[in-house]
Amino acid sequence: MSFASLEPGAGIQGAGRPRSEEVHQAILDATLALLIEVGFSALTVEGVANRAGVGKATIYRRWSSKLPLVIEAFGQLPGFEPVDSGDLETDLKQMLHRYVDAFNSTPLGTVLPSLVGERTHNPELASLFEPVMRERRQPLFDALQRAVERGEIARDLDLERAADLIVGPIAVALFFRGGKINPKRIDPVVELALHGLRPRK
Amino acid sequence: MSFASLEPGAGIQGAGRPRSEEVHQAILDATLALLIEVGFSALTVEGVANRAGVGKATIYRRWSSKLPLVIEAFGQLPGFEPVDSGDLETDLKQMLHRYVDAFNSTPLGTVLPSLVGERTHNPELASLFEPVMRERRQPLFDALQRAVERGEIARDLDLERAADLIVGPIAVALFFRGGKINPKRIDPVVELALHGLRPRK
Amino acid sequence: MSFASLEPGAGIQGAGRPRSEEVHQAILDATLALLIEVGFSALTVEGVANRAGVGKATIYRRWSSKLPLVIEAFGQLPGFEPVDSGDLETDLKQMLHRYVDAFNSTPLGTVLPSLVGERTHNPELASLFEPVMRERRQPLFDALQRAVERGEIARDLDLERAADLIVGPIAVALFFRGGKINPKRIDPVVELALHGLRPRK
Amino acid sequence: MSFASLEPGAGIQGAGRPRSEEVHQAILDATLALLIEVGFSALTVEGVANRAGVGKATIYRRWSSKLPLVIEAFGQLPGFEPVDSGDLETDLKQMLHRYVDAFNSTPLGTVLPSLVGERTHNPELASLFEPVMRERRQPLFDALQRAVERGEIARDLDLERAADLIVGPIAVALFFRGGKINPKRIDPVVELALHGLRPRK
DNA sequence: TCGTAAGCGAGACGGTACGTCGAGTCTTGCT
DNA sequence: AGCAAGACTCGACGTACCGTCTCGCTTACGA
Repeated sequence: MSFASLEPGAGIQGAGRPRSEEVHQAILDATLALLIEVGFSALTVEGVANRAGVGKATIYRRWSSKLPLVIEAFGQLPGFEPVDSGDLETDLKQMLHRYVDAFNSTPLGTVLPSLVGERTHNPELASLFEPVMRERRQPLFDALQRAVERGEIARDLDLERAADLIVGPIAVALFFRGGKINPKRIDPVVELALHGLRPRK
Repeated sequence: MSFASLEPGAGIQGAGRPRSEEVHQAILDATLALLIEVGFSALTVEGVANRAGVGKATIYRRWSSKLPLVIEAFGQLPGFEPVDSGDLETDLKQMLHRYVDAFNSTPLGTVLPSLVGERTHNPELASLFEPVMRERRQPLFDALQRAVERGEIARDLDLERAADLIVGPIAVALFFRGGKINPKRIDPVVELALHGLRPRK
Repeated sequence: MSFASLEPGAGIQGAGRPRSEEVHQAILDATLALLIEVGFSALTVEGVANRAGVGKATIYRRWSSKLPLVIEAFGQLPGFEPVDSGDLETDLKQMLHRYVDAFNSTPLGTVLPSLVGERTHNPELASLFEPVMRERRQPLFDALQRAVERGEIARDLDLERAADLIVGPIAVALFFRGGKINPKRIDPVVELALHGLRPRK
Repeated sequence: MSFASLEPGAGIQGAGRPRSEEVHQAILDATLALLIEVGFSALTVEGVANRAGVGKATIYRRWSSKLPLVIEAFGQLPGFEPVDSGDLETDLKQMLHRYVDAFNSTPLGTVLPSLVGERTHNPELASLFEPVMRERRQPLFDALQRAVERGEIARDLDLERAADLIVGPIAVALFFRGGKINPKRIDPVVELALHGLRPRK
């Protein structure tokens, strides 16, 4: 896995002492802990090294800078978890509830905007980040795909756009407002997305 | 204007040399230029001072740190511009088109995610940022309010939620994908938001 | 003086805050103190900065590396002090006694070999070091010159060689033996240099 | 030989693979080569290991640190070679000529000051270094001893002091001046040491 | 009109973190 | 055991900015 590591050929055991897996995990744990405590921009590699009881060189041997490090630490946090109840509205509501719970109980809501903010000016980060984000959204696409097959939503719908419509309000709340998301607002958001703003005849 | 300045009472001219307005603007210009070139996290006050041909103290005399400085520079960029055609769908499409044009032709799309990313861990930034963001969204609310009055959309609708639904896809595209937004995708997004995902009977 | 400083034009007061003379001296003092305590090779710029209560940048602003810094600190230690009694043997014995006292009571005997050892591989150091050493030996030459004029020693003598003969044993003791020099050995050394090894008829 | 090695009892062959003699020599060769190229203070054990194609542990298994390693490498360089012509002046001139040739054609002149400079602050180095230096000077003492027995020089002369007088000018040239020694200056130096500075009657 | 208080560019100041390098130790698999 | 390779902790390197602080000017006001 370790998508952000600098290992030339993962799994191939070359000469010399192999990299310690405990150390790897200790660094990621320390990174997450510090992200929660001080946030991304106040996070220092030196601080991570101290917290993990590790030399700075050991961190730089694995990650070229604090960004890929934080991304890999971030990758340990939960994304969308698949739900398949046979009904789109139920699927969406349950998935969003779980996701929002994760946002409110982990540093996810804190870390994600930081990474997103850097992405614009850091092509390296962007290319590391993209597959992670895609993987996280996949269960949402799957649920929409199943709904198309069941005839619940229009056949010719662009699923990308549809997914944007559903997670959009969460993104807005996350990025433009407090960060914390009120779970009570999820159901109306899903209903709105499914039914549209116009009054039903 | 200069909401973030340290001036005790603007307009009250005490003894001594008054602050130069050219210098003030030169600093903001340099800040915007550097935000475009290197992004928020690589922006240094030292760099701004050099670019503006100004001493560092002159900057700190006006802004307590680089954050309020950047926010004020950001405040010079355009937000939503009011459109009132008498029809919600037209209003929304025109406003979004103009806004997206601004995103694609100014550093807005570059600067906004950077600021948003810092906001989470910086309460000072958050409180400075919030009124700026609110002001920017206001024309969108106004358009929705007029639509409610015209009976175009449901009376009992939470307008905050409705606005989120409309700008949500833009936010997703901005933060989770490339940054650049394809203007062709605006109309479908508005239509989707107004009609919902479900197939019309 | 400050022969090793990086100042472009000494004495010319350019723009900006001038460099603090107290800081300059505090750094030199700390350097000398640490040279005595830990020696040259264990001396770190970081340690000097801490001891002097100064930032590292303040040191590097004045000296390009620890070598010129140490040389300037070393320059504050005493060299030969002129003695003119009218008799060469008396002059030499008194000057050497004072010099050896300085060696045994200051870090001179500790610092000098360190600098000399680096000199070989560091042309920059060599060129900084040479005038300092020349200045230190000058009183010795002067005494020999006066002795030539008084007819005490041969007219055609190469004074460089003569000076080498006199300080040579000190150098040997310093570099090849313990570093500390026994003052009792000075008088015989001077007599030997003046009279030679061969038995007088 | 290898006076500085950590071997408990040389020649006693314990269990396991014996230490490779080629490796030992390759390390010493690499050390000398690097001493010449970059000097003592820029010499790194890592560099020696790379140059010798050897693991760092292999070096530390034999030498406790880079100091004894460098001293043993230094020990491979030539010292005074005995000359016995029956005449002191001839002996001294020939021995000094050969020694100075060695200085000018081997890294001796480069390495010796480096080691001497470290010696002051490194007691371990000092105790390793002392017997090596003593051994090198021995032929000089022997020549002086023979001259005493032949009545060429005074019976009550302190030979240590006499030796210092002879090699002193070389030490001065080596440590205080360029490092390179002009062979033409040797004969006058010897004559000066033997006859003294005072004009002969 | 002239002093004086503040603004100004410049850049030194004490700090903190950067990313690199080497020291000396430890851990692999191979010989 | 020895050995090459290379990861490990630790600590210093020299650099870059931070936000603060003098400097010697300049600029407009108010006495």
